[in-house]
Amino acid sequence: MTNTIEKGAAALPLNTIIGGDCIDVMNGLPANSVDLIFADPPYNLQLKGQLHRPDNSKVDAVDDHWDQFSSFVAYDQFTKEWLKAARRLLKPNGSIWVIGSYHNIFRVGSALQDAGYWILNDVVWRKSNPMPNFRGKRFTNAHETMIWASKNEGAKYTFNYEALKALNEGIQMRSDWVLPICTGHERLKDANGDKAHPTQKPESLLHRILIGATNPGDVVLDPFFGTGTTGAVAKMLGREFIGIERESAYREVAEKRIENVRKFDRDALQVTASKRAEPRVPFGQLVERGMLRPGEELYSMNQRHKAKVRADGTLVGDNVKGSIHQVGAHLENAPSCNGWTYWCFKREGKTIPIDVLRQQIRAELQN
Amino acid sequence: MTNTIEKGAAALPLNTIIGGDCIDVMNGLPANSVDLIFADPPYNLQLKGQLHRPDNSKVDAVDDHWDQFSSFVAYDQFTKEWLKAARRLLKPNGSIWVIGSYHNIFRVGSALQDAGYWILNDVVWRKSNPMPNFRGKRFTNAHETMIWASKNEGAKYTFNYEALKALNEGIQMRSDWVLPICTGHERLKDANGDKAHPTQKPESLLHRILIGATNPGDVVLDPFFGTGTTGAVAKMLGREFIGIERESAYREVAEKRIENVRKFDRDALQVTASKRAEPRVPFGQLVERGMLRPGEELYSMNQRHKAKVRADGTLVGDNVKGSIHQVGAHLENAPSCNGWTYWCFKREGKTIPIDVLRQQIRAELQN
DNA sequence: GTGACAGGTGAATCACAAC
DNA sequence: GGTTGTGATTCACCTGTCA
Repeated sequence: MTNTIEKGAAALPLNTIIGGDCIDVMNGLPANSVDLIFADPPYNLQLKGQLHRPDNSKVDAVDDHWDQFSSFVAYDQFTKEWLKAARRLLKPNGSIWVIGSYHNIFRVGSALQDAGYWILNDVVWRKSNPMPNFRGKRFTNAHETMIWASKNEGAKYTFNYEALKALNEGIQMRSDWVLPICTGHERLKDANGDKAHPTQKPESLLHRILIGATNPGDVVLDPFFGTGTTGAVAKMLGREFIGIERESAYREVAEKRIENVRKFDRDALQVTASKRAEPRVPFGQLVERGMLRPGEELYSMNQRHKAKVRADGTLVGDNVKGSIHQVGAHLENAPSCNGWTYWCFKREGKTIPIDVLRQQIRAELQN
Repeated sequence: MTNTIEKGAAALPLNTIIGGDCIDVMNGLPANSVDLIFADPPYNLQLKGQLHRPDNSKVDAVDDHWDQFSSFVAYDQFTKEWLKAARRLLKPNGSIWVIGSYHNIFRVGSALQDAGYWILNDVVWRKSNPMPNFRGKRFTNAHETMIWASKNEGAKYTFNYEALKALNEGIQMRSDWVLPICTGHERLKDANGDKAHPTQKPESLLHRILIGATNPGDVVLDPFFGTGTTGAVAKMLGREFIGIERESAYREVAEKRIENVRKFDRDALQVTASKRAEPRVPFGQLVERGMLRPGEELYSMNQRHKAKVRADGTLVGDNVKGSIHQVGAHLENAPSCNGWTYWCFKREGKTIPIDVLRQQIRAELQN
């Protein structure tokens, strides 16, 4: 059960969403009382104009008032203050996770270090289904960065190595996590059917963090609670939570959501398990990695055609340019062609299918 | 061919490794002269006591916390200075890449923003074969972070979108790159058979950066040259390089290494171009050339609208007059419209996009 | 029930040449 | 330097509808 209470209570208000400014609220809570803090602060995106998809539909940008800061100085001041208040609440062996993007994460990371926190890892959330870059002007922004830090250097923080290894099919958990963004039924909607919060985080992310960095019964604080993903996952996993959220609309959605959560929901565990598909290897990687040289010639399996490799991983043949598949299809006058099995290269007089190189890369990726 | 010259030369010393402190050397080079900077600065923060302040005084270790604080101050000062010197050298439309780990990248990112650089992406190098965390106390540190930034907000930086898309087999390149660490024959060894440099970067990483963010003939500066991966890949790809390196042992290894590199064939360096590079064809030319008749009707791709061609190359639809783009945008009630891909004409019962006619004209212009 | 297909959407610092 | 007009640009999902 969750309750919204007024800020400033001296006791530890477990499993409660507190309204108000997170710095004020935190300053009213008892010191050294919290095992883990998960924080998803405003990113300070600094968006200017409107953005449209190639089909002319409008991108629903994060332009909420709470993400607006007048300058880096103002943002830094805000960051410094909430990090200081948060650090006071942490038990000596507690730890903090903060998530952000390139807009703010460097400010946050520096402020963490300056405040005396000790960074343990930066963890990259690689999104399996990110929004593309619609104008082709930059790389797809396909990840966010999380920083995991202890209260002090040398602290005996909680790290459930074996549990994480088990989650990762017996292999040591790495600092990059591939997880989908929050969509579908998990994404909370308001009365109009619009998304209730612009930046709701997936439960799988919190699941992994709480399994890895807390024990059952631990107290988890989220000072930017939003619609309560941290609280929902904490309840499922038998951890206690404290949420702080300024916007009453978010608090109401979160209350209802957490009310409906059952502890130890088996489904949530399965969401986290990673699917292992055969990794896609772009042909360009053979060139980047020096396995094939730009300018080198490839020969078709039937020896009737040849083409030259270019530095961007495309081929040039007689009046054709394009991918290994496109050039193969054109030369064979076929509707399609599997370039991987069509093309060969020569080494020491031997003709070798390029697919051999792809298999080499895949073998590396298995480890 | 590469030469080591003394620092401070006023002219641009292309394809040269310069000995000396990178800040001093950069301050002696001409402003606005470099297209790209790749920097792999010292990570440093672990090496307490070995860090020197800019005035060369040594940082004292008083206690852990003080030492940590003073280390950050000194590191920030160093970072600020080399980033400032580097920014002076960048052409207005040049860009910079900096690589680091969680020990230093947050300091670097903040300093970049404070110096006026504009971050374009943070890119994660996800190592396919990282060193495991032997003690099981943290996540396997399986990635490093790169920051890509332009000299100013709004600068027209180079981004070869199509070439990168080709490298990735037709899918937009993401901000997370999976590449192996530098091992095997690529890893340079010294006379004793030990690795010549502790943090040699893989050539594949530089290949992707240089293909994506420079054009052939561009000048690439690396102020922390080490054993010269940047120079080697720049030479292969027909870019000019300038390296700065303080340690003579590294310079010697780099000299030898780059000497042995062969540049790729000119045509192999050609890369898939963007459509913007193609010559502009006014729609009116299709009418002038008789490919379309005045009075002829065009149909929208979705068959929902039609419009009539006028002799001056404008269209008339229901209550609209204007260019193919303007009329399309109006009829679709869209903020903009690419008329070339929106409109079709009819010939012998077939519906054909007008872009086919533009391609015919462009093909003629090639000859 | 099932499959095909159309439609929608996600923390985004997202154009540029000609006049 | 400001204004105007051309025309370039998307990936991996999810949902709901209809055959």
